[in-house]
Amino acid sequence: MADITHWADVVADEVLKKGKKHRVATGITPSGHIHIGNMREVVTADVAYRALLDRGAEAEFIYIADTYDPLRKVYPFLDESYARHVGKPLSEIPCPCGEHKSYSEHFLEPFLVALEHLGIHPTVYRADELYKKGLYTDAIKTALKKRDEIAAILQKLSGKTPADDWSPFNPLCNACGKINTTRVNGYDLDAETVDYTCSCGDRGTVPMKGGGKLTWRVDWPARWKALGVTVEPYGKDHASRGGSYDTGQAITKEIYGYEPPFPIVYEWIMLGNEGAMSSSTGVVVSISDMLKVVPPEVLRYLIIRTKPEKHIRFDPAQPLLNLVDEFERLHQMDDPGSYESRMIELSHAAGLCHTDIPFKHMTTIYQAAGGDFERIMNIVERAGYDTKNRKCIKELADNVGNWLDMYAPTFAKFSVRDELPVQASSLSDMQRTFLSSFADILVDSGELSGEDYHNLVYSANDPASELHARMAAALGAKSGEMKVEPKDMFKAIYISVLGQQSGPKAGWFLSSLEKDFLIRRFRDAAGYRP
RNA sequence: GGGCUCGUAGCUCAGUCAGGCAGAGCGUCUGGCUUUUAACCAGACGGCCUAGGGUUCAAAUCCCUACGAGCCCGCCA
Repeated sequence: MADITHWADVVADEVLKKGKKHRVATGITPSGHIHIGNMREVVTADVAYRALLDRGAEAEFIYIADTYDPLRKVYPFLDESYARHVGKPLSEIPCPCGEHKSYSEHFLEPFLVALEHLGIHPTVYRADELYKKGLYTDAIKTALKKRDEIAAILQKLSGKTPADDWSPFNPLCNACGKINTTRVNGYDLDAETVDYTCSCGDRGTVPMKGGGKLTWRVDWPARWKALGVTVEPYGKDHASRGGSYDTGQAITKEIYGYEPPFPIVYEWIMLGNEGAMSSSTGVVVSISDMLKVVPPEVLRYLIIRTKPEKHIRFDPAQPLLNLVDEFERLHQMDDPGSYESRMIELSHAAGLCHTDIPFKHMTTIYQAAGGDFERIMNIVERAGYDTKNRKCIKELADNVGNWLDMYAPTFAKFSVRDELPVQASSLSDMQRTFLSSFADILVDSGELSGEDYHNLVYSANDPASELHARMAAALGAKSGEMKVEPKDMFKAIYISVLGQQSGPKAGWFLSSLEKDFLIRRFRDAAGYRP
């Protein structure tokens, strides 16, 4: 297809038909670690926002943290002491680590930091502050007045009949601090107060300002109007018929007289083959973990390359390498106006830090250097890469190191063994002879480059070479008649250094190791007969 | 039971809105790079577009049905 329009631009075009001024909103409840799945919502919104700006729209981007939602249960990552906080708004619960202002800030703060890294800069609102400031007061009054109409909408669209004592407003109990245990008994529109009884036995009166919260199905449409939201992505959990977008759409039109925002429904992110990512099942990769491992652009790219309504299969092990590879390749293409370059634009995050070293290559450099940064720099320099941007190389090396620690499959890992690997006992006579002759030559030679090592290994099969001659002499064979398989020689090297049959490109790999070490190791291996 | 979304090469996905020759990357294979296993370059292989029906001069694309996957319908992001 010659002309592919990125989905974000399609969305922008669609949205622009409705007007030039837009406010893109997104909201996540900080009830637990905010993971890659949640990130899809924010990145989706950000990309739509950027596309709107690029098309000349007057656009804003806001993020509402639902800090006023009650804690639903004691999550697996919480200790039992949190049982008494179940039902209280997240903003009113103590922080699990004691270092943040509240429970919600504990989870929100790292998320906001991650947003910065991802180049996402929304205006951040906290729901508890909005309620306490009175932003929702009008909406609360309307909702209380039109309680029956709202109940009828919910009944009609979702098929569920709200209980007789149902109210769109959930008061916050003065005594126990819970928000989901109270019942509304009455209200005073002039005084802006609501009367309640609580299952804890308390009864009293709370202000509409900060004394409670609209139930979710009403809170959402009320927020659209109060904040002027015109575009909002949301997970498919809200998207089914009778779901909260459906009822919200009706409530905002019929109760609040406001047009619902343009919907962008997005699918879940599946983790490897463990299923959908979700905090409650514990199938979670947190954003900060991911940022330890890959640059933010790659994370954005992961989300941007797939249309929102398709699910994304995400696997932080081997497939992550392919993703990075693909991104790096894309990055090198320079074809302005193409679909590919549009994706690069949309992947753009905060302060670009670029090196020309591929992630994949760094995984071998890193391991050859045993993770030591000075040695990494030496290898990088010898390999001919640009070493001016030391900080970026350090970032890349850190990412790679974390990836190797956290996610790398075993076949991608190797380590230079401190002791001669026992596998050396399986070496053939030919291989042993090769290793010892190879070591002898190393003793007499100066510094060898990667290519020198490479050629030296192959020279074993060249009758005119010194290596070949030495091997023939040692084996008592005639020079021209000895047949040497380079493949087996490579194996001998890998076995004696790594204890495995294969490894990274032999030439530069050997050149990244100390020559004295190689001589010693090859001689040990050649003579190893347990 | 009702609903939403998805199903395209071995894998990950574009292309479906607006019908017009079936696409990309990865993997695999072959060749090249002075002889490389996990660098690089070139090429090839690879498809009943989940299945069946319908509309059309023409369908991966639109309509209906079935199957498969995931999720929602419990006021629970």
